[in-house]
Amino acid sequence: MHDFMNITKALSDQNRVRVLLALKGRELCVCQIIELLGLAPSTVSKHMSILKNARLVEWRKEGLWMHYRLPDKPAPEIKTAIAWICDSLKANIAVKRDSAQLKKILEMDVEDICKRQNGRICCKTKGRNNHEK
Amino acid sequence: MHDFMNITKALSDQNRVRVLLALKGRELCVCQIIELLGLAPSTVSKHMSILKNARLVEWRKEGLWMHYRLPDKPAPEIKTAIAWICDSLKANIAVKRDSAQLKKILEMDVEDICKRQNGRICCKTKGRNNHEK
DNA sequence: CGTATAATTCGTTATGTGGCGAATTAATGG
DNA sequence: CCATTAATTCGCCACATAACGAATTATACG
Repeated sequence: MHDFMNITKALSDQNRVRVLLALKGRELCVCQIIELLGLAPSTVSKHMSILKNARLVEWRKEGLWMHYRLPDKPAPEIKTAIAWICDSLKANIAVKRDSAQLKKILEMDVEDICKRQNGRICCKTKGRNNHEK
Repeated sequence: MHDFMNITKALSDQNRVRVLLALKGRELCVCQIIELLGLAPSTVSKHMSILKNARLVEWRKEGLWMHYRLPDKPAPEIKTAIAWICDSLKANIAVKRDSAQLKKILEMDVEDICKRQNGRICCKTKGRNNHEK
């Protein structure tokens, strides 16, 4: 029961569901997920660890980059869960917006995304300049 | 997206999942659910309202009793969700314990259950002892 | 080595959620 | 009407969770 509740709790957050949908059919680097969600890197990292813990995603480290993907050989309850999400939300307008944005993100150079995020452009911290020394 | 998240949030609590499993194939009165979960009536009522809100259960009022059941004609995402839960947890030991307890509850007279609960036997409140006799 | 950088972990804060008992509502039966 | 009773709503508390920035870790490269 505990393992199953780990899955349902992981699915109870909208941003985590968005991540799973974005991972459908492709692998994504953390910085791409950050870009898509518009959240702080630390927040996204936490979300990914919850998805990992529920075994809803697998991961692969390549140099400095961490890539996440849907499980290659998911357990039945995982497979069903992912199919359920995709099917239930395939017509959703917000999900379509994410798809469109993801398309743009995939066209960008990953290094550029990281650079932009490093310059604090990632989140909604619009005008703020940086730390005075 | 909001409607779907209502479903996933409803499923993210273990007690609500237990209720859905208990409702498989039968209708239950609130007092029977209270008896099964061993929670305060107000808590169970809140859980049921969350399940109602997510359209994971339907209800029927009969006199003083409120009966809950799984939807007769569930929307696809509801149907899939319920099937997913049942399938994923059918072998679970805690779920089997619930099944066994539910069998006993169904053999009892509903009025007796209410009477017992009225006498504060249901939860772990101050006076008398609870169902774990 | 040290620096740069992608990601994670840590510490904090605000909000959400599950739990209870008390009060209230709704229905039945004097 | 009033009393009884099943269920819900309300008010409150404890704890979980999502968010952030700062600090840390891990890896690549001078």
